Amino acid sequence: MEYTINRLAKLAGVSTRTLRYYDELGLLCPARISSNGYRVYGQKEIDLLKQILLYRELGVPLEEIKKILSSKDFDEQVALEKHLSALLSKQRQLDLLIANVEKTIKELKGEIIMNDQEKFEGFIKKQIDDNEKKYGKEIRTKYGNDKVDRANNKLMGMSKEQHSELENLTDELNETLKAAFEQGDPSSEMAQKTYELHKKWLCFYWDSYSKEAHKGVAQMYVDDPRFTQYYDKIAVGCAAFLRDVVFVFCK
Amino acid sequence: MEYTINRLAKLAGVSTRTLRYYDELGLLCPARISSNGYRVYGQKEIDLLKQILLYRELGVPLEEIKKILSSKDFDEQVALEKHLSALLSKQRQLDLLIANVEKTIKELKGEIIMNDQEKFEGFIKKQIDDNEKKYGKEIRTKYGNDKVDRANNKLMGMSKEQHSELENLTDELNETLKAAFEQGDPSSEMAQKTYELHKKWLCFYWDSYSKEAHKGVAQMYVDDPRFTQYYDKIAVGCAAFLRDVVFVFCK
DNA sequence: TATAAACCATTACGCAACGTCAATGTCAAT
DNA sequence: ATTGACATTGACGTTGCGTAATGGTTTATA
Repeated sequence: MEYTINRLAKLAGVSTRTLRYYDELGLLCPARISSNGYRVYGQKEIDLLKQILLYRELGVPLEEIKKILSSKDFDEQVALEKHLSALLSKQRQLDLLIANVEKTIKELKGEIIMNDQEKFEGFIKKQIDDNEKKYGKEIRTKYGNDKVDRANNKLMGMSKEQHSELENLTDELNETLKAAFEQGDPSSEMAQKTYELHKKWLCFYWDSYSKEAHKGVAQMYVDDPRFTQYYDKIAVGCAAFLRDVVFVFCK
Repeated sequence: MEYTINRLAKLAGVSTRTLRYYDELGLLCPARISSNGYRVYGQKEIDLLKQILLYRELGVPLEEIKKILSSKDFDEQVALEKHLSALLSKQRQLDLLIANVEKTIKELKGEIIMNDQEKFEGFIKKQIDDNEKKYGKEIRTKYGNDKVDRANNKLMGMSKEQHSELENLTDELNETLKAAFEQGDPSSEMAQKTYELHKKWLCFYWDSYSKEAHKGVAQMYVDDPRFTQYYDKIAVGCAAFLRDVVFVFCK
């Protein structure tokens, strides 16, 4: 089957300008030029266009698509499987965004409150993708799957009052931690208060508390750069200090 | 909580350039400018940015986002529900694309064969993108620009009750149309009821009604495959029947 | 206290991927 | 023979930023 530029455009759902542009780039040239100067596309071009559009959909620049497709060691099947996983990832991302919008509607109705970070969950592609791929797995395997899930659920269904209480608690914890850290002794009174606040804070997220899990989390603060960064914002070394505190009182 | 430009950027997963650009456009201006000339963003700006990013995600141009958000009769909840349905539609689209890739892999393995049309299923964003971009424009030129704009605004700013009223009306219209169509006579009593419901329905979208415009729209149902498809879902030939009905009673 | 590192500002040029004329040629059908 | 749909090639315009370049401010460290 041969196609004129318009027919191909309609078939593929792109504009004729796009096809001419792709021709200009050398990305998708017609099979032949008819005697009247018209572009004529054949079967091969259809398949090629399809591949191009797939890459385009995934945000790959046209120049790069050109390189990829003209590369000698291009394996279509491998590429397709990559596409598939990329699309699945996109799907998860979209799920997050949808969840976000649903949450936002709830917030508008006054049923819940979202914190600033939550508000942008689902928008940030890289971070979440990375988070899930890089850290998500680690956390889930290392610290137990259901705990993380339940934490999420608990946050989801939190009431306004609970939410502001949590915020206050967070502030108090951070202040106390800072003060204790400045004193420098992980077994001081201030450190004990920090420990208790941290425990209380954790129980906001957890359904069941255990000292073992508490220690695990504290260790995580040091092991996982994401958490280290968070606590070290208060003061450098704070993450390690908090772990020490927890290990002192968790026995 | 106040944010500097960098912090907000990190929170939202955008670049500082983007935030400055949005400021320049007047789309998202900082809450205040600090004495040293730095931009300072507050809570309100965070929520606004979120809304902006949602619209952006759905492919709405920034200028239009600005108009929408600054519009007086902007109803956030209605907008969010629209977003939700748009995202769900996007999700379905993505499902199609994924199915396409899976099929393509099978084709490569020689398990099946795809025809040319199938090859592009899932690429063509008939539902959202085309709606807004391709036909949106056509409608604008063909049936008057401001009418469509006002229709959008009207939909945007519709209250809950109005919205559900519209839904009920839509259902009633479809049912009546179906019944009239089954009788087969475009000048029957049932047809007249259909006509009146359709007029009422149109007036939900229009500020001013004219028989000419009504006829134009009815003709469009036949001319424009998108609408034809919609009405022919009720029963094949329904679009043409509705046009006939309108032409009978619009005189 | 000096100095580097980090963060802020504005201005301005650049670019990808087309959209959109404009001017013109070709084909199919009335 | 003309009309209308469809084709061609320029060439300029647009959106949404990226990316310097240049210079002031704040914070951390030596």
